[in-house]
Amino acid sequence: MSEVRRSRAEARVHQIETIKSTSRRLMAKRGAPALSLREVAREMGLVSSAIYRYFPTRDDLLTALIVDAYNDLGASAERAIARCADGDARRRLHAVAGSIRRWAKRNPHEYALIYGSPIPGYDAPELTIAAATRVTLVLATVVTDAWRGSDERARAAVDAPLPDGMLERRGFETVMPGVPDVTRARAIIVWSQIFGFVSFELFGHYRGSVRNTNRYFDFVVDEMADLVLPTSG
Amino acid sequence: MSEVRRSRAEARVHQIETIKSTSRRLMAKRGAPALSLREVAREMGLVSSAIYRYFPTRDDLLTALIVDAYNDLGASAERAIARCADGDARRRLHAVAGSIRRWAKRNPHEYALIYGSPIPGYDAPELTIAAATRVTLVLATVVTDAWRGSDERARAAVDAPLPDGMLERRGFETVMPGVPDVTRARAIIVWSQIFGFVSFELFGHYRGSVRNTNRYFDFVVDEMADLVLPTSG
DNA sequence: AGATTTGCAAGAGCACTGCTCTCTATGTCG
DNA sequence: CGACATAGAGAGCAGTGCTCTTGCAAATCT
Repeated sequence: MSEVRRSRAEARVHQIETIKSTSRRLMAKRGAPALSLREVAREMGLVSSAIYRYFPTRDDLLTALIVDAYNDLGASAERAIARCADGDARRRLHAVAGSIRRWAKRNPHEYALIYGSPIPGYDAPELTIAAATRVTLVLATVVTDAWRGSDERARAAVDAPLPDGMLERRGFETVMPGVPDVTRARAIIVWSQIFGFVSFELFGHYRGSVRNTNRYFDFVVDEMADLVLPTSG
Repeated sequence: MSEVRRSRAEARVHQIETIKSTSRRLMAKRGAPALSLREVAREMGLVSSAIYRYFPTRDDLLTALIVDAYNDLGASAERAIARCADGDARRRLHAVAGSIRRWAKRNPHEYALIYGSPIPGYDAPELTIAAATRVTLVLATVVTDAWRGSDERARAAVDAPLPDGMLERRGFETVMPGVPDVTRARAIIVWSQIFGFVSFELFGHYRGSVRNTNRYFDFVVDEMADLVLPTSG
């Protein structure tokens, strides 16, 4: 408890940070729905109304936590891919997928906050969307890198016309340049599959069918690799 | 408001049904987290404490709604598969997957209740698990039927050893008899993929990447069919 | 048929929630 | 220094889940 002398602006960002970290700590115990502004205030030795100086509404606090969670997950995935920059594509996919899963198991309530049911009547502001993109960009990068410099035969093997207007064109070519259209569409399958898996595992839907989730996850990621990586790559 | 003369037992089941349907109506407006026992009571012209005669706790009411939702979804899938009993496997998979997706879009809050973030600290009782199994059984049936009487070549094409103890053995052979091990494992992928898709669509994660979700869903289900149906079946 | 047990609803009340308002002490800046 | 802006305190409002007591009516038993 070092009572550091601080300017008003510094003190403000410090309080905001304290509120968020306290919230995270409480959320880790009983989840986001049970997060209470009054309890956060109490924990900080503050009166409840003081919190409203920093977050005008409970939803605003949750939004801040959501953005942080997305960024934390994104950063974690970025670190994972950076760690095996020169590995082969399959290994890189395993690394990224594994890092997502591990982050989720380490922060189950934060995962539920961003990939579980959204708060009804709550529309994610642009800020959160940008943060949410980070982790998907990492996945896209793995696929794109795998196809860079692949031979024509591999490309022709998956080349097929896609239903018109199925995917968003804008920005897709810049995100995954040189990747066949079908593979782009399949990359979205991989993306949903990873998060579908993690959600099912975390939310208990695999009980009764999957016994060793670690092994099954490896199996799934391998299947996904077969789906989006160039053959004999 | 027909004031029907009823025995005590009849009146009880009637009240329980009224509470549940009122809850569903309110839940459809603002979602499960906003569901309030007092509001349900008010809506029924009851005093709040009266509800506790029927549901000792808010969680018990939610549990009942969860079970009903699972059963409703399961019944909907069962009807879909019954409607195309003699169709080919791919069409049947599309029918079942489509019925799941349509149910979810028709009952988004109920979907969120059962496939979104679970209520923290809430352990699904056995009752819910049994109800949850119904829809997955329908999916398993589609795959099993497709492999019934398939030729040896198709079977050999996917036959490969599975990591030891990956899947739950108990009951798996009885649920999907005659289906190759790898295909069984892949069937779980299909299952998670369908629900991963629906969750992503409903919870807004496809915004920015998928434009026409109808077409993309068809594409995804086709890919899933390729994964678990015997070739040239 | 009469006495007794059981079930249901009402109402008051407790501890909690998000949020608003007013008031005061204290930094910040012209 | 003086004017202003800001952080926190404290009271208060309407809402929540849940408990407890009380009165009444229906079902059950003798």
